Amino acid sequence: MVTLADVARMSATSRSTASRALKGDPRISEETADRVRLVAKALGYRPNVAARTLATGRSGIFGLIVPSSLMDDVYGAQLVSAVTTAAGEHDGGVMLWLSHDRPSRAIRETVSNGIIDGLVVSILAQNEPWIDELLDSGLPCVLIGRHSSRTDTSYAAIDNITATRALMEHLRDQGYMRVATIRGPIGNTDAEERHSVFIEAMGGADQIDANLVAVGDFSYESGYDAAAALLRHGPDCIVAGNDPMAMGALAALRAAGLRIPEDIGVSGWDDVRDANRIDVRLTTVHHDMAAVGREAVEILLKQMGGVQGPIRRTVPASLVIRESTLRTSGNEKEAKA
Amino acid sequence: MVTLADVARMSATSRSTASRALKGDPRISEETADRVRLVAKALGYRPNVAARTLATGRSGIFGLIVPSSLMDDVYGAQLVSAVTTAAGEHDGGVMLWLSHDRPSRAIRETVSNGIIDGLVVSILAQNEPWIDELLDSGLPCVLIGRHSSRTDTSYAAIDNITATRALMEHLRDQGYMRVATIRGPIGNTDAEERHSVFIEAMGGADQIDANLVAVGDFSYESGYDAAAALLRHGPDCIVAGNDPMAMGALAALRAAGLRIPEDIGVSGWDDVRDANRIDVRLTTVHHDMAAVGREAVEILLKQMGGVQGPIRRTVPASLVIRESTLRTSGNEKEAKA
DNA sequence: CCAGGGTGTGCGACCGGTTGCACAAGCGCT
DNA sequence: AGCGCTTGTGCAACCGGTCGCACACCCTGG
Repeated sequence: MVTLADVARMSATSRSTASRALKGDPRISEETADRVRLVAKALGYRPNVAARTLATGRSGIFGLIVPSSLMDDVYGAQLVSAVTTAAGEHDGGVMLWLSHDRPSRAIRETVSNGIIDGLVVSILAQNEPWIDELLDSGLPCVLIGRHSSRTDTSYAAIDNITATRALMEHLRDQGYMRVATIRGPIGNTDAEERHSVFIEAMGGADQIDANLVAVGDFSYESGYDAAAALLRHGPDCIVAGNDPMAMGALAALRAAGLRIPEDIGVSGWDDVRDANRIDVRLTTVHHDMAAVGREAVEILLKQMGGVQGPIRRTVPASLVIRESTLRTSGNEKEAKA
Repeated sequence: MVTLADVARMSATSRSTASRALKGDPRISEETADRVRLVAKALGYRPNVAARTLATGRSGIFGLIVPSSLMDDVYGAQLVSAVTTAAGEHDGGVMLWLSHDRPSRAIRETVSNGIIDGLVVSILAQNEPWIDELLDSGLPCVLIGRHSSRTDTSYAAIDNITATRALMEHLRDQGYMRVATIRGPIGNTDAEERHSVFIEAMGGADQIDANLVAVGDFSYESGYDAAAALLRHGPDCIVAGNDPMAMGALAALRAAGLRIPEDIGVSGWDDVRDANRIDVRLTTVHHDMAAVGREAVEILLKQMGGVQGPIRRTVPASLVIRESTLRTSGNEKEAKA
């Protein structure tokens, strides 16, 4: 391995001068700097990250914790991809951990081992106890989504409210009268926020037929089961908390012999790629995962730069109207939320 | 941050003794070791990875390079998940890079920066030029799949041959006579291997109607387009090189008003979750991605342990027969390849 | 001719671990 | 008492960078 000492020797300077020359310290003369850079390139010098990290306390590596269950779906891949890409744009690397039901020992140990500059955390339900440990560790942390009941947490989240309002409005326009919902899991902020808009649009909690509210766990299967159960109460539309549940619901409705959207409408959330690939294309809400990743990384960089207090960013989402709720007209149209 | 020096001071020993005590060096007396461990735990001591890496040359971190296009599908998520989990089982962390069309500068630099103990590389086509640079870097490397024309590379691959033979046999049993294929991209080893079995099963290259062979790029869209084109030549079955292409083909066939599997059969490869979720459940080949990840990590560990020469592992895959090719009987059955 | 200031470079400590080697203490033996 | 061996511990160097500070040199002005 070529070290800084090698570069210094070959360019007849000291390690300190070589170091400064390579990072563009203005105190080094043009002539010397050029010489050092030339030698470094010729030798194929690559700074050793471990050594630099030890010396500066900065590694340029971010941690990313993702619930392992998310990795069973495209959503997880998109999230990982978004954060990795965003980090790369700032010359940062990403270390990945999957969180199973409980925080593995590995997460705790490695997270607080000094190699990580900051941490992006995605969690399914708020207030998972191990989160507090991370947030209190002093390491810059940013959550994906508005999770956590704590007021001192930073997050990069999707705006669930605005687009869901647009969605409910669209359903009303389509003349759906008995709208049911398969909401996401209790405690998950995205699920709660989307559901709160559902309640609001239905005229308040006391106006809602409890039989038209089912709780799923964001999985296809839970959507299927919930839809099958909801059918007994005769809804003419089902608002699902995400796309996989909507697709599960579609399958259940088809199995029951219902036509979509004539007999019953269905909507999803997230606009995963498959939502546009099934036989009845799904009305859903699109959001820009890459933007969320970028915001998360930027928040971390700000925090590392010394910004105090929580930093919070919300990225917009937009309603995408497709066949599955369009009974008045066959044309697809898209509306921005 | 609690350092080893703190632990040593509090337990009235030296840094060296504390270090040895914590890693179970037998030369340290039971009494001292216990005392050090107690203090370390009380103080919440966590060894600094950067410092240890610098001293030992081992970081316990593996690199994982995945084509960014894979991250658009579940396949990428599963791969990342498999490798990360496998690494975690050996107390290793994983750093992730996405490779776009060409190797980003970041990959090259960070890969050879000394923080990575070894590298798992997934590539779409063999002989991408930047691969050689990695393979020759001296860093332990393992490829996912039998890619690369070089004979000195290690890999963890799926056995494409055996299961594809079983698939072709099954199709013959079902009485399909004009079997077409949508193969994966030229140069991709999985695609080539699966296609070679197709050719073999059809009785050799000279027996094949060139009109019944289409080339896709593993994407849903390419499957749709290819199937639409193939239809003009009247196939009664389409063998797709992976599941997304099979699902795209299904969509095209439905759009053409064909019944599946009565009018035309369709098979996929990979058994992604969605293959079992569409209205016509897909005959496909299942393989254990987690096993591939485990093999890859074990190969790296062996190489790090000093084993010379390429290490190669192949994990089995099994045929899963579902509705999309079952025209003789409505029952699903599964056959091991 | 010398004080004062600016410019460019290098010494050496430091980050937090690991490890070769020297050494001290305790023991049994002759 | 003296020798050699075992056992346990600590000094100090080292990994490869970064950076505070001292210093050498040159130029300028009084």
